[in-house]
Amino acid sequence: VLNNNARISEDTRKKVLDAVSRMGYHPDSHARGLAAKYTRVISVVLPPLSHVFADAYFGEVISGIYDHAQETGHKLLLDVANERFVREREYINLLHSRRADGVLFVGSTVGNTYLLDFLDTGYPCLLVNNFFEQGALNHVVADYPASARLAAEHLVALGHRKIGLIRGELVQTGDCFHQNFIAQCVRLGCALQDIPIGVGHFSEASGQAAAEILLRTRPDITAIVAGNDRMALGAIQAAWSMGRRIPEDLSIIGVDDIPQAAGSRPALTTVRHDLYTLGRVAAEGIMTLVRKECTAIHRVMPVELVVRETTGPTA
Amino acid sequence: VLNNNARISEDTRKKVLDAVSRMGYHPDSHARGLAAKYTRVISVVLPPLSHVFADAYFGEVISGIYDHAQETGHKLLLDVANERFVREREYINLLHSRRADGVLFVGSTVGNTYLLDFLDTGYPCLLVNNFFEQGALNHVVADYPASARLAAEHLVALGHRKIGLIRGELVQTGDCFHQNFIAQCVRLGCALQDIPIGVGHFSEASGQAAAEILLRTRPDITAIVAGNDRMALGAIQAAWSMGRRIPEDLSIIGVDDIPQAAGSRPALTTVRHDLYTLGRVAAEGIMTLVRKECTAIHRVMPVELVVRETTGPTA
DNA sequence: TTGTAGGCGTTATCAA
DNA sequence: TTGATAACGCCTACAA
Repeated sequence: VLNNNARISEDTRKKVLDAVSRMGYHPDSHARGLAAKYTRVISVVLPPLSHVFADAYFGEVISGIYDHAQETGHKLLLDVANERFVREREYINLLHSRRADGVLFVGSTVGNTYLLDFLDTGYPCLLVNNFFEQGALNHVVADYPASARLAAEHLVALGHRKIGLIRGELVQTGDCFHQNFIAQCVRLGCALQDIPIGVGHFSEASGQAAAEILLRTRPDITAIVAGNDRMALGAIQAAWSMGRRIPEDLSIIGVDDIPQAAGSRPALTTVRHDLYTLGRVAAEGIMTLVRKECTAIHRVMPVELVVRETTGPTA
Repeated sequence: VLNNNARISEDTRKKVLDAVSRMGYHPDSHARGLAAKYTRVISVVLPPLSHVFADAYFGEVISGIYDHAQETGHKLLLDVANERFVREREYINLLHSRRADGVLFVGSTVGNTYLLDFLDTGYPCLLVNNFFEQGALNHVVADYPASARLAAEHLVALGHRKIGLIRGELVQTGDCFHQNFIAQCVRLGCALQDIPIGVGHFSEASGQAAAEILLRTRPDITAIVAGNDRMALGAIQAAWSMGRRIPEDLSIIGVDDIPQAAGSRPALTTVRHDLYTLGRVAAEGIMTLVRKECTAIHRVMPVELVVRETTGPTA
């Protein structure tokens, strides 16, 4: 009755349903899991950053994943890829022990070689905004080459020729944006040495520090591109504290549009990677992998530029 | 051997361990769960807000919960208390079907009467910053009466006598802060009608809207207290757009200290509810409840005032 | 349309 | 110190 088998008479069905609600019966998830093929659980793995759940970037992705999972009757299990997780091969044990049907690896970190373990096994796993070795593994990513191009074209069109880039450290997405951004700037006529690079680790403080160095060593730059919204906010602080007005003296734009960046003062022009949708698509993808409806997912999500307060360089 | 039973000879232990690694054996979590008493899974339930995982408030709490759970070998299952969750009594099914050993309800919403279901059952559940019916259920909360007192004393000591409060809507924590704040202001010599109230729903936009109304109808107020950091940021926008300088013309302070508020410009004086620690303590609490080592948890976490840029009213 | 038996991979118990 | 066996509660298949 409970599994909606069609061969049950309406009469017994009623009786069973009645008894169920009367006695408060609920199927035991483990007994069910033991006998069934799937567990209807997806594991979400985040990088080992301190207070990573408080990061709006990951939060947006998780919200997207959650909403899709919920709509299709799946639960989410949380994990962080810390040292123990890697050492004990938790990422594979999760699937082997059938705690989860599939794993989503959100966010990229350079050197995640353990992911190679998934190449042999047929375990369902999907990387979310996580490039790995030229796409050897299934992934869903925002279009970083496109965002780099949009950012470069926007700034160059405004007249900027000397642009600082504050990129995030040790992540492939950062590498990808970095390389593409430089290439685009050069293509659009900037000199390579006029695109100085700073490195932060995605926090406001690191963005501020990187921007201070950038503005001190290259006071001639007229714009800064920051690899995420928080580093952009840090760059704003740095610029203010060094007496540069924004956006009149210095334009700052951010990558990964998040409400925070929109609400900042000045309102940041940003490349919008719709992280919520990215999460939804990833959740959908891992489920098709689980069901073996497809075997390869290499999907690139579109990107748009949201222009708020940016101006050209001071004459 | 695998369960570290002491009565095993060193010899067989080695042999078994060897075979295990050779054949890649992993215990099936469902079979184990079926036979064992506990599942070592804790469910975390968040309120049904849009993109709730992207909210730093909940993120901080989850980070604390996660870190403690991880240290004690527990997994976290995510849930959102949406309409279906309540209608189908998922909150109780989770435990009944033994998907989780215990549930943490994070964040408060007025009218969560379904939580009453936990009064009868002996199911382990713990409310986190979630007051319910005068503490009928186990809970761990930040000390909102204390934070209201700290905020009032700080502002009154600076000379403020007319203070706007922008509180969050429909949450008991907001009620609690609201009532205590008013009482404290009156105790410290303010007139009741000089503490006008605005209501937001925790977003920057709603804080901005509430602050605009407040500043238009009561231009005589010299300070604003906002129920969270984002509404405080909104209030800053509103004040700026209406030509008030901060903190010279108008002091703004926030509740629930989060890096974002610290990094804002001007840097907000805030009441620091250490949400990460709150999460850790909650995780610890639910586990003692699960193990039946205690039956009642009514814990109040200390609070501190972090003074950044606030000044007294303009003479 | 309904009842019954066997198996899923553990843990716990009892006998050897 | 070890090996054998009965639950655990569900699903599937087959028999009634």
